[in-house]
Amino acid sequence: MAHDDVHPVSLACGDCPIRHRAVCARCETDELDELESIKYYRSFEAGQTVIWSGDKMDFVASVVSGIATLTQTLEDGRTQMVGLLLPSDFVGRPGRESAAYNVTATTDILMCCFRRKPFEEMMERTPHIAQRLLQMTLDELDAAREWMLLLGRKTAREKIASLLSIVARRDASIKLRTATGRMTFDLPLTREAMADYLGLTLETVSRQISALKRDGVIELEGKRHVTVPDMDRLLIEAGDDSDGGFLV
Amino acid sequence: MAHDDVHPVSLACGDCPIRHRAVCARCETDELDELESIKYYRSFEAGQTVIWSGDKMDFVASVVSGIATLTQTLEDGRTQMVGLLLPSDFVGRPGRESAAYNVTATTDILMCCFRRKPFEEMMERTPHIAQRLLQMTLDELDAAREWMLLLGRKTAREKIASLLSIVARRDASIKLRTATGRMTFDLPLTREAMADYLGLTLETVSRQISALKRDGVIELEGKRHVTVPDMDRLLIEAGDDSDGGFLV
DNA sequence: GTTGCCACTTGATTTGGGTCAATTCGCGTT
DNA sequence: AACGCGAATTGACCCAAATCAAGTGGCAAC
Repeated sequence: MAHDDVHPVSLACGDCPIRHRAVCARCETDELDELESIKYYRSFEAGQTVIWSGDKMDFVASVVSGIATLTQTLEDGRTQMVGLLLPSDFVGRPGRESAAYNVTATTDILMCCFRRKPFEEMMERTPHIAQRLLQMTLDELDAAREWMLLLGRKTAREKIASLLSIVARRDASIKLRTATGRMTFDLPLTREAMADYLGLTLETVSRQISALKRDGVIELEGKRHVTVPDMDRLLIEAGDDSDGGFLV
Repeated sequence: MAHDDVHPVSLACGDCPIRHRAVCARCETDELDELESIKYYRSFEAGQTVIWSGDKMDFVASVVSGIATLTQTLEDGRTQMVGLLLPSDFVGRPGRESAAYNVTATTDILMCCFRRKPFEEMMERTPHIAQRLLQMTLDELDAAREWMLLLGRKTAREKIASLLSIVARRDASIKLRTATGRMTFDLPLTREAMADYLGLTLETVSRQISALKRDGVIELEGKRHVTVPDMDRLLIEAGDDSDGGFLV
C-alpha cells in the first residue's frame, strides 16, 4: 500500500495529531475529505465510561490520545479486560449495532469518531479501508491469541513480566529506540486494571511486582514509574520465546 | 451483501460440500471462476500436524470437513489452544509469510486451499472478499475475547460447562434445532485437547466432567457421547449471562 | 495540621486446581 | 483369551494464588 512507510499509522483524519491507519493522506485525498465530513471529536475524563456493553453505538472511532480499556463482566462482578486501547487504535465494529464490551477511559482521552452509517457506506465503495481494517483486525486477533496463552498457561510472575514488557515495548516505539538494555516508563494502569488484564487479583499483582523489585528485575520510583535495568532478563521472566510476542 | 440469506456460509469454491464465506456463488461468478483456478484440496489424518508455527505458509484455506486446532506453546511445553477450526472456518492470513500457530487435525480433515499470492492479488481487486474476510475476522475476535473471559475469570466447572454448551450450540445448528431442552452430541476433542482449550490439566477436566455427571447436569455414554437433559441448567453452570456468548 | 480518601502493600489463612501415581476402560492385534 | 496401548478416571498430597484483614503512604480539601 503506497506511502505506508511515510506515515504508517493512519485511519483517516486530516488534522489529528496522530495519523490514523487505513487511508494514506497523500494519495487518497478525496477519501480523506469525505472522512473529514463525517468525523467529530469526543473527549472523556479518566475513569469515565465511554460505552456500556449493549449500548447502541452509532459511531466507530480511533484513539487520538490517552488510554482506554475494553472489559467484559460476569453477572457476579468478575471482570476481564479483553482489549487495551492506545493512541491510533480503532474502536467499534462496522456492521454491528450495539457495543459488545464496556469501554472505559483510564486516562483522559480524546477520540476521533466517524458516524457509523456513512463510514460503512464509504467502506463498501473504498477497498483500501476494508483492507486496512482487515490488517488491523488480524493484528488484534494475533494479540488476543497471545493474550490467551498468557491467561491460560502463565504463572502470576510471568504474567506481570509479560505485561511490563508489553508496556515497555509500546512505550519504546515512541520514545527511546536507542538503549535496548535499560528502559524506563510509566505504568498507565492501576493495580486493579492490571489484575483485570492478567486474570489475577490486585493483591497478587502487588505481591509479584514487589517480588520482581526485590529480585532486581525492575526498579520502582513511586508506584507507577518503572525502570527495567535489563530488558532481556525481563523477557526471560515473561516466559516468551524469541523477542516476546506482540500483545496490544 | 446480496444473497447472503440464500447461502450464508461461503468463501469461494464451487464444488465444496460446504459453501464457504465471502463470495456469493450466484452473483459473483467470475470471481468464483478465478478462485476455482487457484484452489486445490489437501486432506490430513487425525493427529497429523497441518502446519507448524513458523513454517512458511503459501496458502490460505477453508475447512471443508473435520476439525482442527490452533495452538501456541511455551518452550517448556505448556500449550494453549487459541482457535478451534470447524467446517467453513478460515485459516491463514493474507499478507503474512509464515504461520503464527500450530495447526493440528484432531479428526480426519479436508481443507480447501488457495495459493496465497494470487488470493491476495484477487483480494486487492475484489472489495467483497476483503469485506467478508473482515466480518469473519471480527467474529473470530469476538470469540477470542469471550474466550479470554473464560480463561481469566471462570472456575474449572464453569469452563467445562461453557465448552460443552459451545459444542452443543455448534452441533445444534447442524442437527436438531427442535428440542431446546434436551440435547445430545459427541465431544470432538480428547480430554487433553479440552484441557488445552480451557487452560486446565486433563485430570481436572476429567474430574469436573465426572462432577457434572454426578450432579445430573450431563449424562455420559462412553467417554465422548454427551446428553444434556436441560440446556438452561448447563448455561447457568457456565456462568454466562443471556444466551451464552458465541465462542468458536 | 488534620481529616478523609484512594491506591497500594503486606500478612495470615484457605482453597481450587495442579502434580504424581495408581488403576480402569475400551479396543485393536496377535 | 491374552496382550498392549492410549484415553480416561480416581485418589492422595501439595502449592500458587485467592480471600480476608490490617496497615501504609500520598495527596487534595477544609
